[in-house]
Amino acid sequence: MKRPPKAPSVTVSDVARLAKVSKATAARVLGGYGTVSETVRAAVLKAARALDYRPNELARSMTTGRSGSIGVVVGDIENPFFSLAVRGISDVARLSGINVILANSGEDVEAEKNAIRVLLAKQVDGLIVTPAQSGEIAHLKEIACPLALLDRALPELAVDTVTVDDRNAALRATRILTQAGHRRIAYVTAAVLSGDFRGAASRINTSTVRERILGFIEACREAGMEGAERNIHFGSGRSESAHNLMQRLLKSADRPTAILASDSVVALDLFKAIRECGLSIPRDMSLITFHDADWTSVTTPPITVIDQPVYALGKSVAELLIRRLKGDDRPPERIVLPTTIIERMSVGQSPQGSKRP
Amino acid sequence: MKRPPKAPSVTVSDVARLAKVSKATAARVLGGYGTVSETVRAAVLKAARALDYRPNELARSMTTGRSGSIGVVVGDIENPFFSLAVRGISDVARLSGINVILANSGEDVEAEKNAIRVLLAKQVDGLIVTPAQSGEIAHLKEIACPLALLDRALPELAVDTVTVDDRNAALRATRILTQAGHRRIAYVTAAVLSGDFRGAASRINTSTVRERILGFIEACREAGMEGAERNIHFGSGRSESAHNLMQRLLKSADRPTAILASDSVVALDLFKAIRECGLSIPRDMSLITFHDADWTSVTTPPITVIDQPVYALGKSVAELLIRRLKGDDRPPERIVLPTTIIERMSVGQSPQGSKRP
DNA sequence: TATTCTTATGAGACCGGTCTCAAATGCGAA
DNA sequence: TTCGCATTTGAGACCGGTCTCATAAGAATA
Repeated sequence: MKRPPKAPSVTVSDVARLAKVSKATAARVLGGYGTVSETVRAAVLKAARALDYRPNELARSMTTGRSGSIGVVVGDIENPFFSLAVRGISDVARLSGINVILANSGEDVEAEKNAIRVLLAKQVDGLIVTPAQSGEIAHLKEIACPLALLDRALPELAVDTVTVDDRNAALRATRILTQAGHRRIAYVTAAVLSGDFRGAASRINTSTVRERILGFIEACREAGMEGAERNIHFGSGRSESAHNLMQRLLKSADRPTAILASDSVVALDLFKAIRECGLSIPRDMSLITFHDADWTSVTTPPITVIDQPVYALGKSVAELLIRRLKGDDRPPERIVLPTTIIERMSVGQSPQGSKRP
Repeated sequence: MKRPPKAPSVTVSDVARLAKVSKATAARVLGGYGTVSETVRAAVLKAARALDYRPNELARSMTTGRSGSIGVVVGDIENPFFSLAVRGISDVARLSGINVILANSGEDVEAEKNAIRVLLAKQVDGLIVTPAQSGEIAHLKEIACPLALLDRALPELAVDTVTVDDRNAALRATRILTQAGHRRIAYVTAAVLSGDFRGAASRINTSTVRERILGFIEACREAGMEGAERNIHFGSGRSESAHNLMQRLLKSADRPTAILASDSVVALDLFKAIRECGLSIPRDMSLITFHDADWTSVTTPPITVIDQPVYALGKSVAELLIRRLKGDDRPPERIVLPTTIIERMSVGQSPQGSKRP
C-alpha cells in the first residue's frame, strides 16, 4: 500500500516557531487553557492563521483521555424507527459539540460485540446501544465507559435506559382489537427467537418484544382468549417472508381476523401481503402496527398505529448519556416514555360468521 | 468538570512487563507487524489475555497517520433516501474494517463546513459529502484527504463522484406526463434558492436539482410548452408548507394538472395536501416523484416513481473512496447510475376540458 | 572454525497535543 | 530599596502506540 498524501500538517510547534514563543505557550492559546498575555495571544493567533493551523483532535484526545465522540449501535439505520432516533441523538450531541460514530448491528449479537469493541478502541466517551439480545449481555457489563440503552431495557444492567411503555401499548392496542370482537389475533414480529418459545415469554431475548408480547397476551386473556401464545409469529421478513406467513395464517385452523405488527417495516410487508392475498383491510383483516411511519397515514385505509415518541427517545438517551459524561453520578435512570394510539381506519368489527375455509 | 472514570487502561508496556519482554516486542505481536518468534508471541498473547489488553486505536492512529474511519456528511439521515445510501456506505466500509462517522448538514452550508472541519480534525482518512450548495465549494477544494461526492456533482471539483442520471430521469418522467396530455405541470422541490431564479437554471446551487429542472424544462419544450420555468416551486416543506403551496397552485391562473416531486418526503406532503384539498389522484391531479420510497407502492393509487439505485449509490461512492485510500491514483471517476421509472397508477390523462376555476 | 547472512529482540525516538513545574517577570507593599 | 506575591513563560515529561536502528543469537556458508 502506497503511503498516501503524507499531509505535512501544521503543528503547535510550527506555530510556536513562527510566533517566536515556546511550544507550551502556543499550545496554551491554541488549546484555550492556562493563562497567556494578550500580546502573545495575538501573535500566536496571527501565526496560526498564517500557517492555516488545524488542531489534531486525535493527539488532543490522546492526552486528555476524552475523544469528544460517542458511539451508537443500532439494529438497522435503514429502519425509519432507528434513523429517527439517531436523528434525535445527533441533534442533542451536536449541541454539546460531541459527534456520533454510528454502527449497525443488524440485530446480531456478534456484530454488536464487534461494533462495541471497535468503538471502544476508538476511545468513544460513551456508548448508546440497542441491545440485540437480552440473553447475552456479558460484553455490555464489562464496558468501562458510560453506557445508555435505547428502546430496550436490561433489568440486570443498571444503566440509564430510555424505553417506551411497550407492554401497556400492546395491551391497549390489543384491546382495541378484542373490543371490536376479534378473537383470533396474530402478533407478528421480525425478531428471531433463539431456542424454543412454547409460550414462555421470559425466553424472549429482546425486552421490547417480550414486553409487547406480555401486553398482548394479557389483553387476550382479558377477553377470555387462552393460548394466545400460539398466535405469535417470529422472524417475519427474516426467516420467512411476510407473504408466506400470510398464506400460512390464512390456511391455519384458527385463521386470524386481526394482526398486531411489531414494527412498521413488518407492517408494510404484511399490508402488501394482505392485498396480494386478495383480502381487504379492515373488512377481512384488521391491522395495527407499532410506529407511526410516514406511510401509515396515506394508505387506503390508513393504518391505526401505536405512536412512539421516537425522536424524543433518541433525544432523551443522548441527554442522559451526555449528562453522565459531564460527571453526573446519580443512580441510573430508567425513563419510560408514553405512547399514544392513533386510531385510523384499519380496524373493523370481527366478521361474525366467519367460517374456516 | 469532574475527572470521570480514569480508567487505568492496560497498555503495551504493561503486557510487555508481564510477559518479560521489551515494549517493542510486545507491540510487535499486539500490533501484528514485524517478526516475532512463536514462543514469545504465545507468551505475549497470554499476558495480554490475562490483563485483558485492549488496543488504543487513537494512539495507533496518531503514529500511523491513518484513523481507519471515514466521514460522511449528508443532508438529513432522516430522509429515507440518505439513510439507505448511508446503509450502502456502511456495508462497504465494514467489509474493509473502516468505520463511519456520520454528520448531518441539514442542507446548510455553514453546518456542512463545520461538520467537515470537525471530521477533518478527527483525522478521518477520507470524506464522502453531499454538497449542499454548488456555489460555495471553497471549503471542499481545500480538503487534503481523499474526497468523494454522493448524489451531487460539482463540475469544478475533480473528485470521484457518483450520481444518477437526474436530467434524463426528469426528462422521461415529464414526458410521461406530457404524453398523457398534461400541459400545465408543476415541479416541486424542497431545495431553497439563494437569490432569484428567473428561469436561469444555472443559478441553482444543487446540481441534482439543477439537472432535474433542466430535464423537466426540456421535456416541456418538446411538448411545445414555453415558460415552464414559472411552474417550478422551491422550498416546499421549508419556506412554505406543501399544503399552502397546493392551495396556491389550485388558485393560480395556470393551475397545474400534474406534479413532478423532487423527493419522496415532498411527495408525501403533496399527496396528503392533494387529498386535503379534496382532489383525487389521478383524476384531478397526476403525480410522479423521485425515489421509490416504501410508501409509494401502498397508497391508493400507488405512485409512479423514478427509481434511483440509492443503495448502489452509497455502495459505489464508498468503494471509490476506499480504493482511493488504498493508494489508487487514477484520475477521478464520475459514475452516473441509471434510473428506471416504475409506472404505477398516479398518472392519468389530462382532464381535457378543465377550465380555470 | 571463522565468516556471513538471517532472524529475533531491545533501546529509544517519534507522533501532536496536554500539563506540571520551575524560572522569570512585573507590581505593590513594607 | 527590597521583599513577596501574582502572573507569564519555557523546558520537558507524558499519553500509548509505531517504527528505525543497532545488537545478539542462531543458521548457513566457506
